[in-house]
Amino acid sequence: MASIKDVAGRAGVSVATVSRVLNDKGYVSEESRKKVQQAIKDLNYKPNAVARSLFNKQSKTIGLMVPDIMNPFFPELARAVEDTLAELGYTVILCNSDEDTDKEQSYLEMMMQKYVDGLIVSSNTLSAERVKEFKMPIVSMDREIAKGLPSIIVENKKGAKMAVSFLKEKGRKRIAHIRGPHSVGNAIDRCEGYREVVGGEPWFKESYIAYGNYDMKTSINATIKLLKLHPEIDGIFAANDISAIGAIKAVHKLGKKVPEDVAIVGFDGITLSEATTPELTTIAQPIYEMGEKAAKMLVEMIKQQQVEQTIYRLDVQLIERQST
Amino acid sequence: MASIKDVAGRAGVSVATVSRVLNDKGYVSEESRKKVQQAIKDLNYKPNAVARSLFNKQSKTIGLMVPDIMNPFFPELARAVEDTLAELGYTVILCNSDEDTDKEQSYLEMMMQKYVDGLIVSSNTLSAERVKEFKMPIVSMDREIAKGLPSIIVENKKGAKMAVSFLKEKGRKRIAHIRGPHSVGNAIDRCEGYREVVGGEPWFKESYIAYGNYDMKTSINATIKLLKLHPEIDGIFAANDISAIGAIKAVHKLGKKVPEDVAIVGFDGITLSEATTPELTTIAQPIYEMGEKAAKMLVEMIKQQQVEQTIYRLDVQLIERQST
DNA sequence: TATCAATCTGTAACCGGTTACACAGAGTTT
DNA sequence: AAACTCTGTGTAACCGGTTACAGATTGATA
Repeated sequence: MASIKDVAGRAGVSVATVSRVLNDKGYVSEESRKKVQQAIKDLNYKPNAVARSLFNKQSKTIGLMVPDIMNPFFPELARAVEDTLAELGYTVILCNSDEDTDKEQSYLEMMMQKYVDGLIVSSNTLSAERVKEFKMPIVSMDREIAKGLPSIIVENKKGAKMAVSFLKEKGRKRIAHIRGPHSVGNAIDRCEGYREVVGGEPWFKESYIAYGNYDMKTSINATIKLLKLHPEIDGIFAANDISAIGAIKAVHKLGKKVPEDVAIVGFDGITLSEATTPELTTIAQPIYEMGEKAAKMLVEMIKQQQVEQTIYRLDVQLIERQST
Repeated sequence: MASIKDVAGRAGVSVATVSRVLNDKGYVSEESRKKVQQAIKDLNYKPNAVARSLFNKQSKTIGLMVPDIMNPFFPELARAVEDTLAELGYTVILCNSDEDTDKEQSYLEMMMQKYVDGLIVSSNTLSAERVKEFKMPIVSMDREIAKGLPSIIVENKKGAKMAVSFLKEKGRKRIAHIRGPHSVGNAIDRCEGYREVVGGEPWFKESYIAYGNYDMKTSINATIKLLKLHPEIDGIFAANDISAIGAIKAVHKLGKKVPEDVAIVGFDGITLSEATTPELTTIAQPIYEMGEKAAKMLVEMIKQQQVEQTIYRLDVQLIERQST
């Protein structure tokens, strides 16, 4: 690979002049510029990004830390982030944290060592303290890790209320909820939304709420328990789409029909929700938009521009399909 | 951030000695080592990866280039690659090429500029020529881009034959095929496998083969056409799971039942295939294993170790579920 | 005792860029 | 004609590591 010295030699100028041409900075005569550009072309010269990074203390690389890229919510997010950042000249490093504090920590250290310019993170375990130690710009997805930390979140409670109200409008009289883990913020918000709509109904009991783990297996079990305990249930609001799909399977397994016997609404709007039979009614998050927004916001922060807003609370949308 | 000079100063030795301790290279007295280690601890020193990269001409980073991380085949692959490489001390850069030659090229250039150590790539458009210009180690997934280029592929033809034979065993008399795009290697192989099993049957016609684009929409259309033209079809082998799911939807739409009227087999074994109703019978690729193998092989190549085998042809497995 | 190998350490060059600074020449102003 | 500004350029320091090389010390061997 040709270096800047080779270019300088061939063009008959100093490395400083070449650098000035490369960065379009400082004075360069038209004549020198031409010679340098020709030399660059001749040698097919590409500046060494590592050397640049060392001096500039920034790498044009950002980290994207998600719990697990296999969770169907994240590929779309990753795609949005990568698209947007590639456009802006940045590269994306992918990290799967499994919400494991040790893994998170070692990824953070690696990123600091590599002069990563910023971080987009989705985590329920990362502490405000850790985030502060990490000096560079961070945008948090789906959770406000610390007060004032730029975050992209969605209207979880509002979405949950929409889902449950919709089931009521459809004439459902006994609506249960499959919620997510205790420790996950959006699970709490969505459960609250559910409660606000039906918590005051005369038929409501705590046992209409079952815990799942945002995955199919636990959701199937939770649904089966729920339906055995309360055969009168005719509507289920599952706190995410995977759980909702589990719920569909469980309902089928018990010989009932969706949506005739039990109507089901999910949350997230992942692509998967279109692939099931019946297709899933869901509260769709604008996933791509969230990733895009996060990426743009992060780059603004990196460039030290004022970020007018630190929290974006994006709206959700009910998509009616066959499961209701 | 503390630098190696700070550590040297605090420990009362030269930077060379610190470097020797860090890399466990050359002679260092026990006393110096202790002092250095203490200083490192005191200052919470972490060596600067960029400076190291500049000298070593390698970055402990590899690129993972896939057509689109939103395609459900790739998250699992990405996860496997990332897991394996993180274990080995490498970081993964994610690239979505969309099989666009220009994008591919600019990603390749970026990677060379960043001293990426190697590349794992899945592409049907990348040419052998381009790969050669790219000096560093490459492992290709799912396609042998050039003779001798290390590749991880699966038994596509064999899998296709398994799928179609299985449908025959289940008593299906008229088996159609939804194939993938012309330009995609595995689509060709899988179609060939289909042909080898039923191409000689008296009922077989070319019109039993329909083109899809490995996505749901084109597959739905292809299936509808197929069934209108040949209402006698009672089995479909779709060349990937997404197409198979599209086929299921199309069959339902025409008022027929899966598997009673039409049995369907997919190919890939993505997680999605478990989430549908009915759950999909499919030829599962060992996706995680493929990613793991690719990552391990790449690291061997990076370390200049002899790679005993340049092509791994992994086996596939029939998973019987409800769609047959 | 002279020679030699093994151990230990520091100086300085190097990786490939960026940029502060010094300097030179041309054109303007006073 | 002196002083000043504007333009153009090169030298060398710097970013933070690694390592070749030289020199010093120690103990063993001839």
